[in-house]
Amino acid sequence: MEIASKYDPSSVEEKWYSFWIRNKMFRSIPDNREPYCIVIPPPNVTGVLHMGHMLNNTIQDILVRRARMLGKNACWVPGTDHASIATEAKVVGKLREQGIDKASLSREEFLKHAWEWKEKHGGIILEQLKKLGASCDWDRTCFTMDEARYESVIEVFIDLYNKGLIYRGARMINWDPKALTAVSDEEVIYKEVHSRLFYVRYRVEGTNDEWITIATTRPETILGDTAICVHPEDVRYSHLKGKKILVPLINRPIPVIFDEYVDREFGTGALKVTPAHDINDYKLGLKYKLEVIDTFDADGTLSPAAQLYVGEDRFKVRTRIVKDLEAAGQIVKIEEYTNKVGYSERTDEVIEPRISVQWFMKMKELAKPALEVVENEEVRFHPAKYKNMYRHWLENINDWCLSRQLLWGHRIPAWYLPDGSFIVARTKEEAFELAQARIPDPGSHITINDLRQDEDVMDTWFSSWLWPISVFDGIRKPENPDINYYYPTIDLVTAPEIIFFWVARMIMAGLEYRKEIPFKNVYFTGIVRDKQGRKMSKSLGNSPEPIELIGKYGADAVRMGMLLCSPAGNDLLYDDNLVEQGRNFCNKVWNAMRLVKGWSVDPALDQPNSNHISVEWFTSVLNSALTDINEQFNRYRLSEALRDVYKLVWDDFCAWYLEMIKPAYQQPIDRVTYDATLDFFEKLIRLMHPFMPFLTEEIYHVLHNSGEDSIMQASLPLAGATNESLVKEFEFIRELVISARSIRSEKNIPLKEQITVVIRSEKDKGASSHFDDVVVKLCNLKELQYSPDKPEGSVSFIVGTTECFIPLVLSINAEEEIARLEEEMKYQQGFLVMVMKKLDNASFVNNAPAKVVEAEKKKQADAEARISVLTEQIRSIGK
RNA sequence: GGGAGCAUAGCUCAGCCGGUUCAGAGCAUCUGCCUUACAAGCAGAGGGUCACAGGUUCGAAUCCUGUUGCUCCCA
Repeated sequence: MEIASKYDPSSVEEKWYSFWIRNKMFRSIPDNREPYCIVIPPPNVTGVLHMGHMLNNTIQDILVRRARMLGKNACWVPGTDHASIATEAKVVGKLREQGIDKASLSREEFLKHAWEWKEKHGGIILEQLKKLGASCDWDRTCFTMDEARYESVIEVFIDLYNKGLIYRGARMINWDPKALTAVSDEEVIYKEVHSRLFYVRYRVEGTNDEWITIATTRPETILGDTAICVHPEDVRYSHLKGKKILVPLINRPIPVIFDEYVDREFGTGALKVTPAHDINDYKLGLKYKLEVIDTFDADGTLSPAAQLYVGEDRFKVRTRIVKDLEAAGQIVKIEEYTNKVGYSERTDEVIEPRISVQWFMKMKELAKPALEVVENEEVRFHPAKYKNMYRHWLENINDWCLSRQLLWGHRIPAWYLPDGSFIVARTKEEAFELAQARIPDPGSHITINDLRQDEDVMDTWFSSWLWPISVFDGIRKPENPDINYYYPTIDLVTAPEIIFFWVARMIMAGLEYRKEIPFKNVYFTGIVRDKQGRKMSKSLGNSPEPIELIGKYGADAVRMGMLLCSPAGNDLLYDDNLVEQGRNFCNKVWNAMRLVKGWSVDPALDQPNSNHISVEWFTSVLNSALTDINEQFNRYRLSEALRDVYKLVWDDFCAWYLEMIKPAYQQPIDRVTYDATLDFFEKLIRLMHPFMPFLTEEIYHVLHNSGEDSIMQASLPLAGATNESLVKEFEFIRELVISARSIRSEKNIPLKEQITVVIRSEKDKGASSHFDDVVVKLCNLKELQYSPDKPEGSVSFIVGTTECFIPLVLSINAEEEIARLEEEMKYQQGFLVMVMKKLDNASFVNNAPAKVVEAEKKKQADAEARISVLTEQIRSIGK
C-alpha cells in the first residue's frame, strides 16, 4: 500500500479520539495503583477557548498521558465555571439584542436564560478540548453550579459563617456601576490615564476673601466633602486650626483636620476628604468620625444627597462642576496629570469606591497556613519565583468581599426576618426553625413567608476555591472513596494572573476542609501574546481561532508549536510559524515511518558491521536522552523536554541513525538491524505520545497492524545503560563527516562523486575504526584510509587534533588553501596565548583546583598539536 | 509610592554550585542541492564586548554595588 508523503492529521485525529472514547481509555476509577490526578482549571462558560487555553490544556494532557504511561491511575477531571459576573453580562447583552430588558424578568426567568447559555457554551468548550486531544475522564465532567458543587458551596458558606469567619458588614468596596455589583480587590485593574488635576479654592467660613486651595482629580465628589485635611506641621495652614471651610457651590461648612497622612509636597498640601468616595478618605473619616455623605447612586449618577446635578452621570458632572466652579471664580488652575484609575476587570467600567453592606470573609487566619505550605515547599511552584509574589500577597491580605449583586451564581443562604436581623441556613425551612428558636417572645410569632432570602450571589471564586475537593464531592461526603483516593491531586496547571484569585484560596480551602494541600505542584504557564507582545484579545482580533488552527495544521502541530517556545512562567509570543514547525516535525516522523516501513527484510543477510555499531550507538544515545528527558520532567521543564525529544528524533534518529543504516535503493535490510530499528521507533513514538497523541497512535497502529490496543496504554520507554566511550567516539566521527561534507560543498564536489578520506595516523593507531564503514557510507567514500603521510595534492582539515586529507584530482588552489589554514592558525595561536596566560600565572596554578589546571594543560597540548599540524600543512603547500 | 523580576545572535530563549559540554539551541537569514522517506526536505555558512559602569577573584555572562531600559505584582 502506498503511504502518502505528507502526513494528513485531519483523517487521523477524529478516528483515534473516538477510538479512545469508545474504549473508555480516559476513564479512571480508584484501584490499588498509585493515583495521579489533575483537576482542570475550569474554563468560563462565557465564550470559546483561546490560545491560552490551548497551551494550558496541552500541558495538562502531556502530564496526564505521561503519568498514565508510567503505570499510574491517571485521572484528569474536566469541567466548566459559571463565571458569575462575566456570564451574566453576556446573557444580559444577548437578551438586550433580543429586545428583552433584564429588569423585566424575574430571577427564575433570567436564570432560565443563563442556563441555556451555559448549556450551549459549556458544550462548545468541551468539544474544543476534545479536538485538542485532551484525555479527560469525561464521565466526571463537573460544573461549578451543578447540584453537588452548588450544595458544597452553600455548606462551606454556612460552616465558615458559624465559625465566625464570614460576616456581614458595611465597608468601602469596589463598586462596578455598570454591572451594579461589588467586585473584589483582585477584580480591579489599575490603568494609567491622562487626566487633569484641578486646583479648587474653598472659602474659609466667616471671611470674605480667605481661601484654602486643594488639588483633586475628581471635582465631582466635592459635594460629598466632609473635611479638609492638612499636615499638622505644615505652617502654611496652622492658622486654620478650629476654622470651618465652606464646600463650594453649596456652602456647607466642614472642619479642618490635621493628619500626617497628607503629603505636603503633593498639590497644595491640602486634601479634600470625601469619606463616601475614596478608600483613604474613608479611613480618615473613621479616624476623625467625619460625616459620610454618599453623593452617588448605584449607577454612578449623583444622588439627592449631592444637592446639585442630581441624576446626572458622574463624568458629565465632572465637566459641569468645573464650569460652575470657574464661573464662581473658585478654579485656581488646571494641570495635566497622569494617574492610575481602577477599572472593572469584567465590564471595563471605572470602579467607584462605595460604602455598602456586603458579606466578607476574614482571611488572616486562613492565610497563615497557606503561606507556610508554600514556604516549606509542600506545595511547589514552577517556576519558584512566584513564591515571592505569593508571600507578598498573603502577608498583606485583606478580607474578601464575597457578595455580588447578581443573579447568576450561588445565592447567599441568609434569610432576613422582618426586624432586619438574619439567619444563615441551608433552606428557608431550616432558617424558619432557627428563627423561631431565637425569638424570645413567643407572642411575636412570624410565619415562614416572612422570611426573605438575601438577593445576592457569591463571588465566583468562592466556588472555584473548593474545586479540587468539590469535584470529588468531598465537601458533602468527606469520606467517599474518590476523594480519599484522588486527593491531594498532584499537579495544577494555571496562569500566574490567578495566583491570588484561585491558587492561594484553593490552598486555604484544602487546608481548612481536608487538612491537606490540594496539589503538590503548581505549574505556571505564561500568557500567550501576539508577535508584538500584545495580549491576545477579541477586541484586537489578534488571536487565531484554535479550532481553525487545528483544522489547518493538526492538533499535534498546535500542541508542539505552543509548547516548544514556552518555558514555565514565560510568556509566549505566538506566531504561526511555531505551529508550522510542529507540523513539519509531525511530517518528519511520518516520513521516517514511511522509510522504515518501505524496507524489505532479507533473513539470509548477515548484519554488516556498520549496522551493528550504528545500532549500538543509537541505543546509547537513546538511553542517555531518556535519562535527560526524565530529568527535565522531574524539574517541570516541559518545553525543554520537548526540545530534547525533537532533537533526539530529528537529529540523532532521522538525520544520523537512519542514514547510517539505510540500505541502498531497493536493497533489503538484515533482520537484526530491522528489528532493532522498529524497536527504536516504537520507543520513540511512545516517548512522543504525551506530546503528540494522534500521530503516535496512528504510527503505532501502522507499525503493528494491531487492532484494539493503544499506545496510550503502552508504557514509557525506560532508560538503559549508555556506552559513554562509544558516544564520545562517534562525536569524533560526526565531526569528521561534517568536515568532509563541508569540503565537498566548498569545493563543489558533487554528492555522487566518490572521494577518499585519509586520516593521518600510524597504522593501527589513532582514530578507532569502529565506525569506518559508517563514514564511508555517510560521506560517499571510495575508501577511508589511515596513513602516516600526507597524500599529494589534497585538501586537509583537522578533527580534534587529528589531521585528515581529501586527495583531489582537480588542482588545489594553493593560495586559497594557505589563507584558510592561516586563519585557523591565527585562531589557534590566540587560543594558546590565552591558555598560557593562565598557566604562567603562579596564583592560578596555586589556587585553582587541580582538575581545572589539568584541563588547561590539556588545552595547551591540544592547541600546540594543532599548531604544529597547521605549520606543517602550510609549509608543505608553500613549497 | 512599595515590592519582585528581566536585559545573552535579527527574533524567542537556555546557560544550576564562578573555570572546554562557555559563548549555546530553535526559528529567521544566506549559499548550494527536487540525492529514491520527507522542498513541510537535505548539505553547508554567516551572525553576539553576554545592557552600561565599577568592584570581589588567579579567573566573571555567572557573585556584589551603582546606572539605564523594560516587564509584572501591590496600593
